[in-house]
Amino acid sequence: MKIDYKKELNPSQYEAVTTIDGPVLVIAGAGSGKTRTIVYRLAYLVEQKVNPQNILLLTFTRKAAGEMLKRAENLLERRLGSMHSGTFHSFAFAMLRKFASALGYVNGITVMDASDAEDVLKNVRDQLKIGQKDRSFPKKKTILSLISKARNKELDLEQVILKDAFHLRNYLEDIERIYKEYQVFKQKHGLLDYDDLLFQLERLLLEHEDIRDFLQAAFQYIMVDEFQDTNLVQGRLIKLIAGPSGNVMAVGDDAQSIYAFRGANVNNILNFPEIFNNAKIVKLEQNYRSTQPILNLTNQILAGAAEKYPKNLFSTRNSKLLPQLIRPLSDLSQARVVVQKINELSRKYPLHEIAVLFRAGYQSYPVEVELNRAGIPFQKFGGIKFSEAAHIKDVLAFMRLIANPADLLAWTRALSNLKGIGSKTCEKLYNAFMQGDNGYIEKQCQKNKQLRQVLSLIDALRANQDSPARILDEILIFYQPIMREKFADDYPRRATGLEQLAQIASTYDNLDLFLADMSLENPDPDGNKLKEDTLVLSTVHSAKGLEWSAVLIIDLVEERFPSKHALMDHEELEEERRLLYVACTRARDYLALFVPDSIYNRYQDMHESALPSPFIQELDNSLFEEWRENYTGTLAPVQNKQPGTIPPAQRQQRQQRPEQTNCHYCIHKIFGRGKVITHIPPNKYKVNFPGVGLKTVIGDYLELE
DNA sequence: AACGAGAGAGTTTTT
DNA sequence: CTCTCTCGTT
Repeated sequence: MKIDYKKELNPSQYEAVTTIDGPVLVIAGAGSGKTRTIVYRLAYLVEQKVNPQNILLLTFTRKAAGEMLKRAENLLERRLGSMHSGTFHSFAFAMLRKFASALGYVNGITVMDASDAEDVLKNVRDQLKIGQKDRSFPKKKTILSLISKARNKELDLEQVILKDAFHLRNYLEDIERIYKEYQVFKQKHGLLDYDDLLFQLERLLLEHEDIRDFLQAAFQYIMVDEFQDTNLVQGRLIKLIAGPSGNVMAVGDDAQSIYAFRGANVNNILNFPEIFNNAKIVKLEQNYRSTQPILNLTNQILAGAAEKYPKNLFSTRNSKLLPQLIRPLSDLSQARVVVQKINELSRKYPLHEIAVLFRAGYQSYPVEVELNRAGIPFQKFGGIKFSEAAHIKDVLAFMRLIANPADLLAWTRALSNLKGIGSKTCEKLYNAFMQGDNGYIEKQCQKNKQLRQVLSLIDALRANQDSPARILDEILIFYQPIMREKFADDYPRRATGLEQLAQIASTYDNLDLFLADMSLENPDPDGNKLKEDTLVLSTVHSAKGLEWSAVLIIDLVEERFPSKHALMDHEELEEERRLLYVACTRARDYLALFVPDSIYNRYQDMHESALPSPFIQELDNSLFEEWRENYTGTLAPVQNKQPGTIPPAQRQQRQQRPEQTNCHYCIHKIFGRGKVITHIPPNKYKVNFPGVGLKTVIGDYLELE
């Protein structure tokens, strides 16, 4: 063996790496060398003469999978190209594509992204004539998120609506009808949404014993990363594919579970030993990433959690540098202070070793403006997707037609680009195609020369079976002039986007896979790796699994972090806490927490004062040093070193921090039924009323349930 | 039936 | 501010 595993790994890691038969659960605290463990285990398997073809590695993003594969290849000094790796969703798609006919798909299958799903929903709603002219009818986005939540958590729509969207209870029947029809539409047109990928794969495995046997034989060794973020169906899929031998290694950290909103279920980790008999459990607790002062702070964030995670992270990386709590006057001046800090830090670290993290994509806008002004290059992760831009979707629609002729969405999107053709004509044309009614098509073609041109182009491309890049070239010749007219004002910018698309397409030789990845992965037009010497801006969710020397977290105020949407639900609030934990544990040497005094409210065009995030208020002030922006725009250290750095007025609030109430709902004469969030002694309640928001109400006006 | 203007509503996180 | 939906005009 080339690799000295004993020397390069600590005892727990070594045990996880060398246990290859039977189920293993690795509980890996933040920064404990989780990726290292997976990489070395891959190498170990191969050195034990396991054929890479028989290994399946499931990760949260394809980027993570690619990274691990590359590192294992470097260790082994050989290629592992035949290994199967990727996300659950991309793996599911690959399998479904392979066995599409067994599931009854004849025309090919297409993966929908969120906006495709919205198009379907609108189509279905119009067809059913539901909620027409009703302005308060829930938006398609809302409906879709309810549907998806129900499926991911495997609950009835009714349960989800009563719990998460009580104010929409009157629309329950309409939404259920739409849901039913939505399912029918997808089936009919060979469309799969993200959730379908998982459930259809499960169906495939349950209904076809031969396929199940085949896959069980094919994937003898399975590794699953970020196991705490898998949902119920993903857990069952692992069991189904692992089969009786159960050579599964699941790696995860219950304290880093941040996808419950999407149906992730921590029970997959907690119940692992019961689901897989004789599972060996390995805990990795030594942190190699962060300095001890940073860990002291993150440990305290976790200590406040309602559900305790038995964790004792320790580091050998000592340092005198405490995390900094920085208090700018507003979120706008925060942006200036952040850039100032980055300038300072960039003397010590390269830019790509610095990251600014935030709860939601839009929160970085002011920082982006300041960075542009200062001429600091940055790269943003999270927020809007490259492939959701209108012109990209247009081109992809043409390409989808070549892969899946039954894809009505793509027909509509593609043909709507032609003058004089709208949704109605598209539908008629589509029906004519499906029934082979050449008379109607011919009639339309005579009316519209451009239409004939498109149709013959698609026919030709379908017959040729070219590479995605070639197909894209042909389509662009046709589409460029359309785009020039359609987006006259910002045509050059969009043209760059198409070039990037061509760049991405050139790395694929299969059209189906290219199209699926455009929906399944947020493609990075600048290539897959982090750009050199570029600052990183990222949502906390997208920062998962990554690390930087210096991390700055902004907008740590109530209603932003935690998000105001999470306040209504105790469990969601706990998830916000774990999210902050994830954010802070990304830092190796330097951590800054920004708590602006006020937040700009763009509805009312004014600044509103903001309370520090409850997670920050909880922290003992010996864990950080505090800096405050004064009115001249400079930072001054706060000298207060008595317990509680928070100003007296706020501290009082903190001490009176209301307890959780046991009573869950109440009725208010005006606001209706609401959920009691907290009881503020002696006689006030903080209540969340659906559609109204958070209100503090005197108990006399409430009827408690 | 297609298309553009104008009003209105709502901003989490992601595969 | 930006995206979505409706309504009136061609």
